[in-house]
Amino acid sequence: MSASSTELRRGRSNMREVAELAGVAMSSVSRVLSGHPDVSPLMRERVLAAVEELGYRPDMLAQSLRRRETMSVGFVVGDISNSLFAEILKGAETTLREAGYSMLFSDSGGDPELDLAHVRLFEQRRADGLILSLVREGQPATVQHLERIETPIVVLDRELPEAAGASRVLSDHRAGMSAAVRHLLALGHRRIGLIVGQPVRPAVERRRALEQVFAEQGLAPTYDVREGTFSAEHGARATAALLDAPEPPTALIAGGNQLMIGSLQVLRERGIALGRELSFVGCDDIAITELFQPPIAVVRRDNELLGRRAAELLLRRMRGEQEPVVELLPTEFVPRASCGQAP
Amino acid sequence: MSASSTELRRGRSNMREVAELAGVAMSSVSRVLSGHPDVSPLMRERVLAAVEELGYRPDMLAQSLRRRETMSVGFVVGDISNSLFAEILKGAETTLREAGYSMLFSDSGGDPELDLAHVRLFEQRRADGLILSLVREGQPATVQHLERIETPIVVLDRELPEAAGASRVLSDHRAGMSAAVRHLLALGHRRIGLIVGQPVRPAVERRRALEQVFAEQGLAPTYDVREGTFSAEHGARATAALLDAPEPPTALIAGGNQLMIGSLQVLRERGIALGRELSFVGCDDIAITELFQPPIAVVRRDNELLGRRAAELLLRRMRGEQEPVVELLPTEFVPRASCGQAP
DNA sequence: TTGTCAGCCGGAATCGATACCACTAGCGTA
DNA sequence: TACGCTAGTGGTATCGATTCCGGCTGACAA
Repeated sequence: MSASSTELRRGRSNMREVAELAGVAMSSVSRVLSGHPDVSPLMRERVLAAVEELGYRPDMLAQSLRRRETMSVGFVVGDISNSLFAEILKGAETTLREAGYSMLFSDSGGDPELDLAHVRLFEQRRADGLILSLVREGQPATVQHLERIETPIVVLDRELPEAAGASRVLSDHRAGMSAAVRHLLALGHRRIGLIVGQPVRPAVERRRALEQVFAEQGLAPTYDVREGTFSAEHGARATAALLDAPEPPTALIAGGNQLMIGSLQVLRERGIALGRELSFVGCDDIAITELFQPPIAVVRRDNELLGRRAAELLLRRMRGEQEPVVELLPTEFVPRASCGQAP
Repeated sequence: MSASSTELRRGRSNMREVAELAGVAMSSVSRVLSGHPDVSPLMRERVLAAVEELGYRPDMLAQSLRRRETMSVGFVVGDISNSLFAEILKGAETTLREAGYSMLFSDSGGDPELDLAHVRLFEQRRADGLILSLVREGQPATVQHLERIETPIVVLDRELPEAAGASRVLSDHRAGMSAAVRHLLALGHRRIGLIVGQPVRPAVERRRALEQVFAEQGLAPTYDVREGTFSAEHGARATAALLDAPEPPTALIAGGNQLMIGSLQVLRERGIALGRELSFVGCDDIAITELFQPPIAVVRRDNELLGRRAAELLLRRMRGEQEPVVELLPTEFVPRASCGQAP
């Protein structure tokens, strides 16, 4: 076929050129390519031959403008270098792509103001939907804006007022964390330190689980919660502070993978034997937990699944389903040797 | 101001509505908003007031169609859940966004055919540029296609024929790996096992460094290279195979973070004391290397920098610079206790 | 022979913004 | 007074597709 010679003539060809080559109207080309029923076999053949000859591929920009949908969704997270978000992104992107959507990605770099800026940007780009993991839940300007817009939204493990009308995919942090705390209590621990990041849903839920289990068992609140940023630095500082307290905890829970890394660095430096001198639980399984000596107990969840579910909920909304949905995904406590009998 | 009442009237307002409200022509609105010099102060004021009143924000889709540029770039990688790529993505996205570009992201899931599909998709979306980390360098259809298109391309640590005209950002794997090998040789190791993934540039360069250092020092090629996929499974299998060989290596190098994880799992299971019974070097630093007992020597590099550089090279190409550029970024060998005297 | 209807096709408006061209008003100059 | 020039403005074609509407053709029934 002489396709390539003609095809190389210019960068792209447009629908008019196809129509001219086939000797038909643009509307007919459009009908053939979009599978409209009012097309004769002869017409179909001629158009497809011209399309082949020119190597024509429709311009999605023009399609989007005319059809009023871009087949794209915006994805905003605070830090993609955190494997948690990378895995969620992977699940979401794969699912959306299989449904014909492309993903616009942006990283807010931990800056809550950028969350809003990126949402507005994706609106200007006419994204058909948004998947968001806000840096800060309470940011007033952001929340107000989300309540105002009509683009379908799915939020990832965050709280948001009903008024925003967003679907949500949540992890059941309470279940996993409660199991972890009960495990520690059963081992005789009473003074438990919990390190968490910014007060967004995961941190809030983890804290509540701790408080609730203590309350249920009629125990005095002899736990110590350290809130801060979601970083290795805070993990390290909080760990040091907890260990240096007058009555240091006998068990430590790090509420997030970055916090865990910082925490383990300090514990390593101080030469503390996990499981014997101090029990330790991490959150969000990463490679290190199994390979660490001793292996580290964790509350884990399936991040890629979280992304896939988010994409599925968004697809439903984009296909016209009105009601926002909330989906709760399980977490699981995995006991390992880092937890031992209280001293 | 009565902005909100009017603003909420409809989802979006377009330029015609702004023009009508201001009582001017659309072309004047366009001029004001795009900073054209032919605008009187009065005109500017009236238009901006109308824009404010309606909460107007231009539709980037229509702009892109007319201006013939989308201010977006496509980013294609094989597996975003690998922290290596996530960090590169972060660097690239941040740099591009600061320059006014949005990023279209897609994950090929290790399937070389999808690389090509995604490139074509982003062309249809009229991306102004592409950043690619191909799953397989030699894929003929993909390479041919890349040679044909005129969209600026930057490839991430991959080889590609000159004809593609792509800029490239490369890591100097040879430098770091050579240092690692020399370090092992100095410790008396002669039988060295190297585990690598698919034969793309990083794997090829790491292997060459090993061979070259042996040759330089006039040593017999008593190394053993195991090629496979870039996965923990291959890391584990190759490690087991190497250890079970008639003359097992006294030092092991894992050419990639996933491979390292699989390898360490096997070494842990077999209870092998790193640094004493077997020396070990990893590639691409991750949290685990410092926290492992003993800490693991690695060849490391700055992944986020790689992403930033890629974005910068792409920006230059998109701004009209014709010549493709190749940039080599340093790698560094970090000796740690996992390397010890040969038995 | 005429009317009806289904099938198929072309023409043109449209999506929302940009940019070129033509025009006007106002000013300076010969 | 007539003319040219410039700053500022409006009208309109255009980017590349979709879609509505109307018209043509041929088959079939009355």
